[in-house]
Amino acid sequence: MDNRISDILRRNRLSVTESRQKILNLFLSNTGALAHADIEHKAGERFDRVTVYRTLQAFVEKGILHTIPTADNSIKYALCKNDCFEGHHHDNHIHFVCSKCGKTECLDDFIIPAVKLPKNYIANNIEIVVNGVCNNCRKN
Amino acid sequence: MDNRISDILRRNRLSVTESRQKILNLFLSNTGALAHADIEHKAGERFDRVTVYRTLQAFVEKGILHTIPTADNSIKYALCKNDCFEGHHHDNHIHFVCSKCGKTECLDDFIIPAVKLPKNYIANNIEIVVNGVCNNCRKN
DNA sequence: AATTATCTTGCAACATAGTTGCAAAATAAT
DNA sequence: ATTATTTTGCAACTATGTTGCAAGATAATT
Repeated sequence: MDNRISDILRRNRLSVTESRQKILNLFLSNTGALAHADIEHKAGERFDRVTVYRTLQAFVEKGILHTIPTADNSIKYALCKNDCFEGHHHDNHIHFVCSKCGKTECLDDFIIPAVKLPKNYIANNIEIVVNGVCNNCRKN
Repeated sequence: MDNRISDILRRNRLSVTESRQKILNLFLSNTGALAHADIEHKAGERFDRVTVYRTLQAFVEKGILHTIPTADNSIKYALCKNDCFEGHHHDNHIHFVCSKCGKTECLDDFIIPAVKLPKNYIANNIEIVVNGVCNNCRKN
């Protein structure tokens, strides 16, 4: 398996195991976010449910993945870019869900706009999920 | 029970039943959003789980309530203002979750800002959930 | 107001999602 | 190579959500 993958695991002080390598690989070789179920029944693979839960949890804690809330109440996971360490996430980007192909992607270069709040309200974190049609599906 | 409540139900072509009246009353006499669990184990009441699910579903379909996605993967429900009919929702407002008191509220007068998207992407719906501290908790 | 038709409730049974404890296996440290 | 630590996978469990159906409640009809 790819060297880059074990490097990421080691850098985050996680033992390099087969499941972790395979699951991390799914994210690296995939655009878009994945849900727990996507991973559990991935073509050609069969991961134990519990292992998937624990692996995703560990990856989120370490800042390798971040979660994306969706309207239909299913959590999706996506790779964090560079600077999330030890659970201090800085994923201030917009998430886009295409209603045609169903893919969820991180729009990393599209910054969260300023949001007006009532007096004395303090914002710590702003989640934006845009639902629509992506470039690819628009053309077809 | 309040006349206003049976009026709302009748206006939406729903039979006026005890559970529906009581559950709708919870929303009318409560600021903030409620989750399924909040309703099921409401002080002094015990609603059947299935009834709560079906009631919430019916209310959302009719446009009496709308759902709010949350980061922790639990759906919350809140009253729609006036103009949602027959499932055509127009709740283009920001949702605010206070990390101190845990309350979720609809900021009805705070409009969703324009969001920049990549070329050829089309936005149909934009969900914004702001996490922070509300006015009330800030003062205490 | 009584009867009939329609809708809603609540139970049972089931399906899916997520968690915990623990012994065996794998990885890391010595 | 041996020991210590971590991770895995199974079983058992809790929580969450769904469906079918008979009994009960509400609405419509006469």
